[in-house]
Amino acid sequence: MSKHGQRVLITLRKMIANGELPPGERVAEIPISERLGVSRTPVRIAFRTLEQEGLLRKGDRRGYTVRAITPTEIADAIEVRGVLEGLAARLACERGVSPPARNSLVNCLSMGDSLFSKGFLTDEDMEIYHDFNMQFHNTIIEASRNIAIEDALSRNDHLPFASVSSIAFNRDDMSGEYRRFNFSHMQHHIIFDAIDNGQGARAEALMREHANAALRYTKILSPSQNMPENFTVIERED
Amino acid sequence: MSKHGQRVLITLRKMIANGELPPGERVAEIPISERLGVSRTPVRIAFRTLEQEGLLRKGDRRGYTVRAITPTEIADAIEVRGVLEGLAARLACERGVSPPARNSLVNCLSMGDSLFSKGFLTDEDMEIYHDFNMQFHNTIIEASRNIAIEDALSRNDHLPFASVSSIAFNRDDMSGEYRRFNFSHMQHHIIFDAIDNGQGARAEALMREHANAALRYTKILSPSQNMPENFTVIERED
DNA sequence: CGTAATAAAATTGGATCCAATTTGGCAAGA
DNA sequence: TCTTGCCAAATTGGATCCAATTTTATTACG
Repeated sequence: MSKHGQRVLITLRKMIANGELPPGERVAEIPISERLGVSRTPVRIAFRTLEQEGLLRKGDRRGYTVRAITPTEIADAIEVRGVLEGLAARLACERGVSPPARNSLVNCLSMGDSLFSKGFLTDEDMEIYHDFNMQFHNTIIEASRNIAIEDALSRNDHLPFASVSSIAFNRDDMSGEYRRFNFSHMQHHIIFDAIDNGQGARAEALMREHANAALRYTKILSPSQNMPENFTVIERED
Repeated sequence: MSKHGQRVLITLRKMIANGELPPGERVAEIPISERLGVSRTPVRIAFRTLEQEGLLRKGDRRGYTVRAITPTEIADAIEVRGVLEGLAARLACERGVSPPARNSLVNCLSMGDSLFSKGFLTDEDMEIYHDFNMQFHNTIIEASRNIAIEDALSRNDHLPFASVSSIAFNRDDMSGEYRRFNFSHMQHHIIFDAIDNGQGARAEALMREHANAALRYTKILSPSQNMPENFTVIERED
């Protein structure tokens, strides 16, 4: 896709995610195209893509509406992510992890270890942790050598807070967040341990449980809006 | 989407599925639009959708190529379907199946019973079985009340032979096919039994195993081409 | 005063036009 | 003969135009 059309798509994703286009809102091609300063064509393309991604829903007769993303839906998507990544972990284990992939995982773990050894986390630490968290998960998904898992996940990942590419944390409770992310990191350790010791079923179960780490936040974060002031969100784009 | 554009999309899906557009083939907008007798616009839209569905792959610089769908990829997709439907079965069990949904499942089972009680299967029986098979699976997916499962599956379902909406059988070995589908039907029975008795983990494991019933055919059926003459394929469109 | 019908405005999908980028071929020089 | 550079053709994305369909508003009649 061209740089132009890509920008429209990303902009619309963000406008939906941050509530600028409220859930249930009818979106028409002409107002959006004027608002973004482009013609209707790239907007039309983007609407189809966003429909495929589940962020827009097309009406019975005409027009699209912004899909209302409830905490329940995010929880659903996280549950799906759990079983998919669980499958990835088991397959990676059963099929064997290549040395480079194993190195990548070990690197993620040791980087995390040094991060948490300080006993506290700064904002920059959160960014670093987030990057290694993504790398850990993506490495396992690639190591599964099952492209369908990646495909299925890429769909889910467009729902805000449902993917590993976005995390949120509470600035006002950094010691609590330290414990939360440290726990998550320890889960990475035992998942790796299971994979590295050929315990596929254990790896699968642990990875499923690990997905629930994100679940707690669906209760706190009303989706797409009302983000509490003291929360910080880190996002990465593909 | 309009009736016109929908037709282009379905036509292209079929052309890919039956090998009319061979794997690896570069597809350009102009030749396709001329071939289908439409302008480039609906073709462009369809290309994006097909890319989302994983049937086309866009080149580095320009153009799309037909994605080579190997037996491995189909097997991968079936494995993903297994865990997703397994999750659906467990959730349906844990959250409880509504009386209408339960009736639908019971109906599928009894219709299958009467079908197999004859001791053999005709071609028309296959069609009937196929419809009730789809109904059984879809009912469980709906009963899970997890929309993300449906979303993730709808993605997979576009790969030929990866979804429950397409089955293939060998006309030259109808007694063997009778046993195969009867076994599949018996699996439905025990999956229902597990769900109906609150055995979520059992239901999940059984549903996963059940997905493998389709797996055998990925070894026989070279994808998208070389369909043996004695095989019949039944497809249903959404 | 309410309802129905008709007309007008809006919205969407398809076709065509235009610009930008890439690819491929041909020629010229080393 | 091989390589390099330039020009032409092809392809794609965006913009605009047109037709079809739907929604809405206004008017007329019961």
